[in-house]
Amino acid sequence: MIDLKLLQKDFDDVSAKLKRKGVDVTLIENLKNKNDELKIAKVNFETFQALQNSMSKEFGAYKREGKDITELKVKVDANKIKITEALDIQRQKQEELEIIALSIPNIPDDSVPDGKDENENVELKKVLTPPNFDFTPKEHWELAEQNGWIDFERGVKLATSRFSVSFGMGARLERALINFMLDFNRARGFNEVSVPSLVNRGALEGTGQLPKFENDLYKMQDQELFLIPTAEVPVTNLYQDEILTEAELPKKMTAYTSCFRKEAGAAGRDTRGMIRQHQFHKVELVTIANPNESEKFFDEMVECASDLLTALELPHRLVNLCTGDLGFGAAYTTDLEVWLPGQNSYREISSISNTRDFQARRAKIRFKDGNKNSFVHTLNGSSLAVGRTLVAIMENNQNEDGSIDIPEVLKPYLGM
RNA sequence: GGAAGAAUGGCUGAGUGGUCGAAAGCGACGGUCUUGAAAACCGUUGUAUCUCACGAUACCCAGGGUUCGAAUCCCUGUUCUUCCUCCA
Repeated sequence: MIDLKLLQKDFDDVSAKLKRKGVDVTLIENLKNKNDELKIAKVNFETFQALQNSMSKEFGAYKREGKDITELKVKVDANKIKITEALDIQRQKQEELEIIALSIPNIPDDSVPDGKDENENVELKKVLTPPNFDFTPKEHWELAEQNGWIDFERGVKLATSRFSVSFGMGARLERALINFMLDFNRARGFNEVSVPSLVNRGALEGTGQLPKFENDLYKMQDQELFLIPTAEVPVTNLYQDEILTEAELPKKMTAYTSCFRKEAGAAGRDTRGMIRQHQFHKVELVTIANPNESEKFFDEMVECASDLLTALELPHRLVNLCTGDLGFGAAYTTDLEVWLPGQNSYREISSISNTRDFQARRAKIRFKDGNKNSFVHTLNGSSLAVGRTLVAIMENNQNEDGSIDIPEVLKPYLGM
């Protein structure tokens, strides 16, 4: 949630920045007006309530002294009606405010380039050189089927399209990757956590998936629970509604989970293969930081993910997301894109974001900042998406006969 | 799934209708004392919003209700504990 006080104080600046992200200015004006109206409604209610409280005290005194209370009772009853009315108005304003406030995205950082979609993201640097093949490299689904690693049809049989099944070395590689990543992250100070795959509405509101993106989520039928679209949701919300001590920061965490997404808006995109699945494995990094250190930890997380790709010998590049591609909660994001020879292009394999206090404000994650309480900064990023990493290994390490070389760092995890 | 009980501040735990944002203890922080520390003693110590400030309002699991007045009474829900049942 954006800072309403900041909006109040620097309306022009805030609305100009949000406009860059495509937010309708009238919506922001609306928010500001609602906030003003809410304040007035609150003061109004509190005035009546204060009167009620003092009259109630008087009432008690009258009774004790045996005075006649009929006249006072008339006044009290009249005031009560006003309280009810004032409270109704206040609640209504509050509700209206929240609907708008929760649907407004984070303010993009000044460093975020303007742009309407992913094509206008800015490349920051390339790491490792894409391999040269003296044959035409195959796409991963061909390789996966040829090696018997992944069965796309049986996934569909069990569930629906965009589900797949891994067999043998395919399944073992997934597991090896997960373990490798978690160990790698742990060596860099990220504490491993294992979290629920189902979360409630409050958690999803905290990190910003709700109320706006309910269509992308799988929801339980008989309970208000949702399958997590990313481990970011349970891990960040671990500290929801808490006031941490300064010494507890940073909280650096890593978690492996399955992720579930409806991919509602992606019909027709990446229909073949395992680039875009309804269920996929991911190892996630989350840092909860003191605001004055969040930039530093952001860089650290980007480096961690990039080094992981380097360790796996996978060519990749870093891109700075433009306003049009920037996620709802992010102030700025760096994507890591891995080279896929089969597609002859770089594809997203990790996305690292600093949400600053946007999620902290929603999830009420604070820390003792001297003698006051301040919101923390939350950062999240994929260590790597496991499925896409497997795809990248297949395509980059393929031989002409379709066999695939296993990256050295994974061999110990495969008993090789 | 069945039965009973519980939910209060960082923690433990008092509080059955008014002066309770809430006793007490512990912890934490500051101070006195000390060469330093411990002990002892004194003080401070929940959150949010409005206000320049004084102060005001709200919050004792959540939501309703009764009442002039609710931490306290009533209803609903949630969670937890114990016992039984079941079970990876």
